[in-house]
Amino acid sequence: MDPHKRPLLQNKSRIFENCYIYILPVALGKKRMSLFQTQITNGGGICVSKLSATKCNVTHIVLEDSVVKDSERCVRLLSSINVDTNTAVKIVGTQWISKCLKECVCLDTKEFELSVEKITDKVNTKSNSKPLNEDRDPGTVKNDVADFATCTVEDSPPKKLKPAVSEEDVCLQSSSKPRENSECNHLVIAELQKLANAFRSTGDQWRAYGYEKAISAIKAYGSEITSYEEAVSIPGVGSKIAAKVSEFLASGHLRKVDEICGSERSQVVELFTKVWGVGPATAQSWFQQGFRTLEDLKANPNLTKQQKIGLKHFDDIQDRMPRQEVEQIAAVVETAALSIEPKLNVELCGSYRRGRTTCGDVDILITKQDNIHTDILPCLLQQLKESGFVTDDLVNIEVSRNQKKYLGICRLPGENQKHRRLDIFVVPESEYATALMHYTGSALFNRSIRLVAAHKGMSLSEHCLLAGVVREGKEMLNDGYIVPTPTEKSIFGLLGIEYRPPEEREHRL
DNA sequence: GAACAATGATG
DNA sequence: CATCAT
DNA sequence: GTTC
Ligand SMILES: Cc1cn([C@H]2C[C@H](O)[C@@H](COP(=O)(O)OP(=O)(O)OP(=O)(O)O)O2)c(=O)[nH]c1=O
Ligand SMILES: [Mg+2]
Repeated sequence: MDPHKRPLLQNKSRIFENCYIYILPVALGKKRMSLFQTQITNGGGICVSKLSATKCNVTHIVLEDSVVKDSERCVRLLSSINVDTNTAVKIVGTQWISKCLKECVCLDTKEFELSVEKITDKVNTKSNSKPLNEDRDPGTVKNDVADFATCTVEDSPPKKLKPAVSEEDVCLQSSSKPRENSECNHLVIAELQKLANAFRSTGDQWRAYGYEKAISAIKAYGSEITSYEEAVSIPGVGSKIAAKVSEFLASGHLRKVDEICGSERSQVVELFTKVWGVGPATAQSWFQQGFRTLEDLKANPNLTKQQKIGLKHFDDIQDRMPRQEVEQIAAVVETAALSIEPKLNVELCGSYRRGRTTCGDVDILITKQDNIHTDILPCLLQQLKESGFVTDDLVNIEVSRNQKKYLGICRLPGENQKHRRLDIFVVPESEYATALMHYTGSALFNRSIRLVAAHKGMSLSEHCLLAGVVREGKEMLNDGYIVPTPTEKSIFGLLGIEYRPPEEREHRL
């Protein structure tokens, strides 16, 4: 072959040389997608099918033109897909490809580009506070597909019960982002959640973890998923779950759900694990021993104290409570705490602090000055029990042992009040920020931020942030050293992560 | 094929 | 130690 | 389950 014979064609076919191009499969039909892909490949470029969390050598991200115009939507989509807007990635519309092909040049005109400035601009100027979607059907005792208000906080920002130790977490009015979470996404999520629950209750924790991450990613995803391609493009959603999304899109149904969740074994085991104190091991053991219903369990002689309590309050505990009730419960605890020691700082954490419209329990963080040595928890609990507020203990509360964690059950005074789960944590001032982070969650958020820490030779717990940690697999080979963390912001900073207010910690990092 | 967070309480 | 919890 |  004489290369000189075809110089034109050569040139023409190399217009995308050195281009690593990712096409966002949103608002793009399958055929148009693959058309672009072959065009790019023929042009010497490389199509990336999935953005990797770490090494993105991607040079261009192509969006459908209508998407590029809606820069607000761009922000949502790109951020949910972990695009680092600080890198030199060119974000362009599909027109760019067309024009490049037409002119046989790899042009890089700004007219196609969505500049980073534009993005951050939009983010900052945007201040929508939309009403929260509260969509909970009271009466669903079964599959606990928890409510999910797409974290828009408008009514009650995390209210400090008492100002003291810190300040950065007081004024978190910052409007968070997307609403308009889609109808269909929710339906798929409900199905996937069934599978996640089933896997967890049989002890398949890693499979369940995979599902949870994917579910969380889809919830955080900005728009309606319409294809397999779009689904796999979401980090955390792999081929298997994307196929399930696709199947659901086509049929409104997942065969896997029938297959897995349909069996008596699965249903019973799942029911049992909903009892507080019952996990996969006991649930399955009980099933094998022939137990089938909660009634059966009451006749089971091997129930632990915790499980008896869990059984007694089974229905109430399944339920989630409105924010206002959380506030009422917290007020009771705060009053009692301050009567013991007025210098205590009492603060609501958990899903309440993240702005959720309903909460599964009440998480209260009490910070005490380092010079206070009174056993706070025993005193506090004695009071709360004498007043009849706390009705059951899920952990033994003992004097002398300087206990920090209380798990129990309480009920507000008055008629028709349900029993609610109550968690109280008492920590010294020096651990305030890490404890606040921990108990604010979410659990997935904690796990992902701790993963970041680990990869930086650090370790984050509710007690402290350690640096200089050397690991060999799981084992920590040394003790590292404690890095002072006066505020939540300082923790983010030390980990090299941009600060996120509680409302934006619903999903993983 | 390995890793997937880190810790406390119970028995 | 396994189990269950946050 | 997904990611590296
Ligand atoms: C369950 C769990 C919680 N946590 C932290 C983060 C949670 O936000 C915090 C409180 O735990 P939870 O009260 O179990 O969770 P939550 O408050 O976020 O949600 P819910 O409305 O159902 O109560 O503890 C972990 O770090 N790891 C875990 O496995
Ligand atoms: Mg909670």
